[in-house]
Amino acid sequence: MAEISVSIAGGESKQFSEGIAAADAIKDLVSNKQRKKIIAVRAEDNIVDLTTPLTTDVELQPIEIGSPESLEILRHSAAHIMALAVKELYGDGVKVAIGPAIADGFYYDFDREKAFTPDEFEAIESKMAELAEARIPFVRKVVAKQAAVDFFQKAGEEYKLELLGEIESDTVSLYEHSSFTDLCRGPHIPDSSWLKVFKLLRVAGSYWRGDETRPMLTRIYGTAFFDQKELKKYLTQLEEAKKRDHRKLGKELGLFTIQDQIGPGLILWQPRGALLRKLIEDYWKDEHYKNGYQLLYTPHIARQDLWKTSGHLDFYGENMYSAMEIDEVKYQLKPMNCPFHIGVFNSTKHSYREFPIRWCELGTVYRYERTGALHGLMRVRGFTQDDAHIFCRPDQLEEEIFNIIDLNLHILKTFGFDQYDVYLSTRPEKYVGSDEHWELSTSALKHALEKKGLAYEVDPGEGVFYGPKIDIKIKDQLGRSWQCSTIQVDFNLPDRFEMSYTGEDGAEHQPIMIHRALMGSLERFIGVLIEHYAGAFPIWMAPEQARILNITDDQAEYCEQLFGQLRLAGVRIEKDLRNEKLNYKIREAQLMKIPYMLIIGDREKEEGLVTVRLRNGKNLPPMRPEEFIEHIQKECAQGICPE
RNA sequence: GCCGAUAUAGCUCAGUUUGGUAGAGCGGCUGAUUCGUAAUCAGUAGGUCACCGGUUCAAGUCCGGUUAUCGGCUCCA
Repeated sequence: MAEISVSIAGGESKQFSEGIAAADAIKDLVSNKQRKKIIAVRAEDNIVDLTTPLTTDVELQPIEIGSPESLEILRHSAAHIMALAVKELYGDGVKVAIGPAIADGFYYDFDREKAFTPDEFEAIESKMAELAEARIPFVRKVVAKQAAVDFFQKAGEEYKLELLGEIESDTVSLYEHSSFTDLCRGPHIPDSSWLKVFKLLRVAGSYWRGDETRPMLTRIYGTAFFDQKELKKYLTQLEEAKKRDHRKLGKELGLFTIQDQIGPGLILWQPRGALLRKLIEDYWKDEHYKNGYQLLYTPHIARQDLWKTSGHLDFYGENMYSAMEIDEVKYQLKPMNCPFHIGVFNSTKHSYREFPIRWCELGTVYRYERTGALHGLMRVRGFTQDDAHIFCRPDQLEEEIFNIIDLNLHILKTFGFDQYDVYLSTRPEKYVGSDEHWELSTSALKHALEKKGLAYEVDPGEGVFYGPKIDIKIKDQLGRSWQCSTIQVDFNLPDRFEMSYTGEDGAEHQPIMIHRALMGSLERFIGVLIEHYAGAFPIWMAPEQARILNITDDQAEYCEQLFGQLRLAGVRIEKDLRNEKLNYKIREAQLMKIPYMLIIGDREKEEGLVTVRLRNGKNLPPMRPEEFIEHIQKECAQGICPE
């Protein structure tokens, strides 16, 4: 038999007989200690099983426990073992669909008459543990496609058959574990005993192949790790995310409420939430004024004809609230602000000298969202966009986009977001406008991003029908992504509404329009802020910045005087002068995540001082009220301009 | 919209399996207590058990429907 030469990532190579399993070659190439950590190998850019026979000279890169690849392999294998467990427990009543590894774990989709419930987790988990202990090998078999078709046909696994039908190559790989054989590319763990730490997390419905016209399957989600500690850490993280849930915090901190009586997806802002929102809106308006924007206010409804002209009724009518008839004319709630801004534009004649025109509005829009999509503040039916429309000449486009990006990143940074992913979406298959326009605006977006030095990904064909766009997805404290900012170039609406300006040449020209939203929806953005800060907002945003706590009634008068002084100085201060113990008041203020507690006892009263307790439990040295005002003002200024 | 789960006092939850007219803690109110860095004590009020219908002598509990919420899927101009 021929000899092949095998080496480990840059190390010395050794000779083996052709066809030796990767695992056996590794035995001779690495220490025993290292070998026990190797779960698979990378050979010529492909990760393969340890059982793979080696047939040519090759350099192997071990995939060791702890690497992201190793986790993916483990979880993918866990999905298979779960499917085996389910098959063994419930037999032929269950058909298998797909079971991949995902970011934090794995899932498997099953088709069973009755959906799975979490009550069944325990049985499935213990079956999985039993199978893991049994050291069931993952046996890879490469067979002719037709053989696989025959096999799954016999087994009645219609979903696998459908997948097979789409595979182009003549051969496919199957993995056999005990009584269960799955169509799978692999790679996998060598045997089930590698699966020691796992947990099933939840069940959910899921359409076959994500297509809502296809059957609804039941999906079981789980996760797996190599180390018990890692699982524990992950579960703690889930707990942490639960604690930060904006719906829970929104209730606890008295920010907002959603009530059946009012309607689903409609937000009632409570006083604290309303104040938080006012602070954000004020900041937003100030920042826009500084950047050459003018503020507009527009109505919530308009004649239906407007939405016909704009094209909204044709393209998105299903998501608009239905019409109401007033004096025999149909009106509809606005799903977007743009036609109104165009209305303002068209109310007067324009010259090329006026451009760029930058108009912004915190515009409240209503969109019909399907019931299953609603989610706290994140997905609602009535929300306020931080909208703006910039009208400009072609020669101004690039600079305007650059300015928008600049303002965008500045505002995001002020809110504490400096991690984001940027996407440039280009022309989709169905589009309006000339190639020349698309070329101009796509390159303007691209140049602006490059000039700003931003790394971005191109999403080919993901642009809006009327123009290309830039999307910015911010990352929160827990590393989750949220799509907020969007910048879109539009030639469609200027055309539909026959917008024009008089050029230098005395002729009429059509302006270019840029739509943009930075925070996106105020509701959603505040939802993200709540989770990002876990409700402990920076001083400049905190609805209640400080609370005065007296120790006994003896200091009440001094507290009232302090309260007045701080209010006048612009501090958002409240007072808790109830006849309660100091501990009780501190606890309450702490739970409300109030940045400063001003503790006032006889000592402070005598000397005219305040003792400041921070929400992290530490104290500032006692200071005069004026010093505290200065301190808080300084901190606010720093918070608003982080650079 | 689809699959599954859930809905009891302002909040967090018990009671539902085995039908017999509702319970705790927190919060509210009243009183006592005047206290120095995360819950003082006592008393008291508060519920058409989401809504509509059915079964039953009797329904928070069983059955059907509706609505909303939650976990996902789909969707998000």
